[in-house]
Order: sequence, then structure tokens, then C-alpha cells
Amino acid sequence: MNVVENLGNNRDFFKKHGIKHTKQRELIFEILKNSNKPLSAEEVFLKSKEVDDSISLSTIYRVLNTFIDKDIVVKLSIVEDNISMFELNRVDHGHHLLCIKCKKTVDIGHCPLGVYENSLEETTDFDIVGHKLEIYGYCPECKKKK
Amino acid sequence: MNVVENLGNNRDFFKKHGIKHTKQRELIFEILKNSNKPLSAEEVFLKSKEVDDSISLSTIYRVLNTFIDKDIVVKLSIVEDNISMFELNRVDHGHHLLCIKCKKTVDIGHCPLGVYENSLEETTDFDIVGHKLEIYGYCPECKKKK
DNA sequence: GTTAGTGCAAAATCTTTGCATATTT
DNA sequence: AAATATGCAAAGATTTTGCACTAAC
Repeated sequence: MNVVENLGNNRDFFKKHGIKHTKQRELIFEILKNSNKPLSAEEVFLKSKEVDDSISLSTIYRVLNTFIDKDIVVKLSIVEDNISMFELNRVDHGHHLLCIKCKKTVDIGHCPLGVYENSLEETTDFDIVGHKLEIYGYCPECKKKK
Repeated sequence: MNVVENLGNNRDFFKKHGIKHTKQRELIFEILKNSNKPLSAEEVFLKSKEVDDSISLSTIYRVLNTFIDKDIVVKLSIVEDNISMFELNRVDHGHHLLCIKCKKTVDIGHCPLGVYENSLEETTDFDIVGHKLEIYGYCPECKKKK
């Protein structure tokens, strides 16, 4: 699916979340939608530049933070590096397995924590809003090379 | 338990991990041992200074990174901020519930992921080394105030 | 026309690194 | 004595912010 073709399709989505529709937000949203793995701000920036060369990195950060405020996006942080990764907050969410050697990520199906969170809410009286789960290790290839 | 009293007790522990015993490492290790929640580098720094005023922040980072290399410490990252948090890599590990309003953390008992990781290793052929799980929401007090 | 978003450059924050000195083994 | 760790200051990296300008409603 080509990013450019879809620009403009998400007006209603933005309106629903009470934020203005701009071409930068449209673009960043499409990039995240079309990515099957979390992206760094820098990666989003580079992909954005392919379509709109004048976009700035601060816009990327501002848009991503707006999306986070609206719960459209979640922020992760890859294990040993100090950079944030962003991905759409998909309703039926799963998680990723991260290879700490080659940094490859693999989707793992359904999130195992739903039931657990319910019981936690009861025992702790917290209002649980979400969670971040990152599982890491060595992928089959890197495992062999060890 | 007073941190200072215990300085020097961990010589063998360091030797076992093949790293030199220094008073800075001893101190940082004790601080982490006596904390029931993850600490930022800055927090470790401030606590360290109470005992050894001449310690430097770069030493904190270097020691923490050494500990991470040796699997003595794990690094987390608190949801919306961009700072890393460090805590001892306890063998029988649980996780924390984080209040996104007041930043309080609450221990939750046993980690629910052990069994799940085993089945994941089978289905994905990964060698799973660890995971990070952060569950967040509103604590009872902040929940009321909403 | 008003409100909100963007680009740019500069600042802020967190973390790492080079080097001379000090400490450990 | 050799190897490693530390403190300091400086550099790096990532993220945020102030301001003038532009685009969206």
C-alpha cells in the first residue's frame, strides 16, 4: 500500500479525536499505520521526508506527542538504547519479540495480559490504563551465531 | 538497613562476576539492593553523594552499565519521560504498577510471564533472555481526584 | 479572522567519552 | 607494576521549546 495514495483519508479520524487535520499529521499517521513494527522518531522523519522533503524533525516529535496524548500512539523504548519507539495503539494489541543482537522484531499474537490486569485492578484498586511489554532475546539466526 | 554499614560485604559477589571491587560499585550496589523501586541515574547519584560526596555522575552511569553487562541490573524506562530507571535483576522477579499521575510504584507479586515465555520459545525459536513489563494507571488516591 | 500547527534554530536533558589521576589486584 | 576505575569537563544524542510564519477551521 502506497502512503501517498491514502493521504486525506483520515479527516474524520482526526476530527473524532479533536485535532486538526494537517498534511504532516496525515503523513505520519499513514506511516505508522503501514508499519508492522515500532519506529523511532528518526525513522518516521526519514520516511516522511520521502514524501514531504520540507517536514521537520520537531514536527515529528510534536505530532507523535499529540498522538500519544490522544492515545493514538504508544511509546516504547528499546532495551539497551536510549531512543523511543512509536507505534499505533492498536485496539486488539499484541506485542513484539525483539532480537537484542540484530534488532529485528517479530510480532507475537495476542497479548497475554488482559486477564491478569483485571485481577490486578481488584487486588490493587488501581485504575489500570495500559502496559508496556517488551520481550527480548536472540532470534534463530543470531542464536546460531553465538 | 543502613547503606554504610554494609559497605564491603559484596567483595565475593563482584569477584564472582569478574569485576573489581571499588567503593563506588559497592555503594551503588547497596543503594539498589535497598531500594524497593527502580531508580534513575540521578536518584542513584544523589543517594550516593550522601555517603561519598566526591562521586561523579559519570561513575554512576559507568557502574550501572557495567552491572547491566553482567546482568546484575536491568534498565527500564518510565512511560512518558525519557529517563532510564535501573533496578537489581532479582532472580525471583515481580513487576511494578506505576501511577502515571503521582509516579508512585507498587510492587505486584509474582511475574505472570514465565510460562508464556516458554511457549513463545517453542513457537518462535527465539532464545528468550528477558522481558520488561510496565503496567500503568491511576492509583487509588489519584483515581478519586480525577 | 482566529486558532492552532509548522519550520528553523537554539536550548534542554540525559548519557557517553577522552584524558589525566587514582585505586585495585 | 599492570590493569582497571574514577572524576572532571567536554562532547554526543535525543527531545523540547521560542518565535516568526503559515495553514486550517
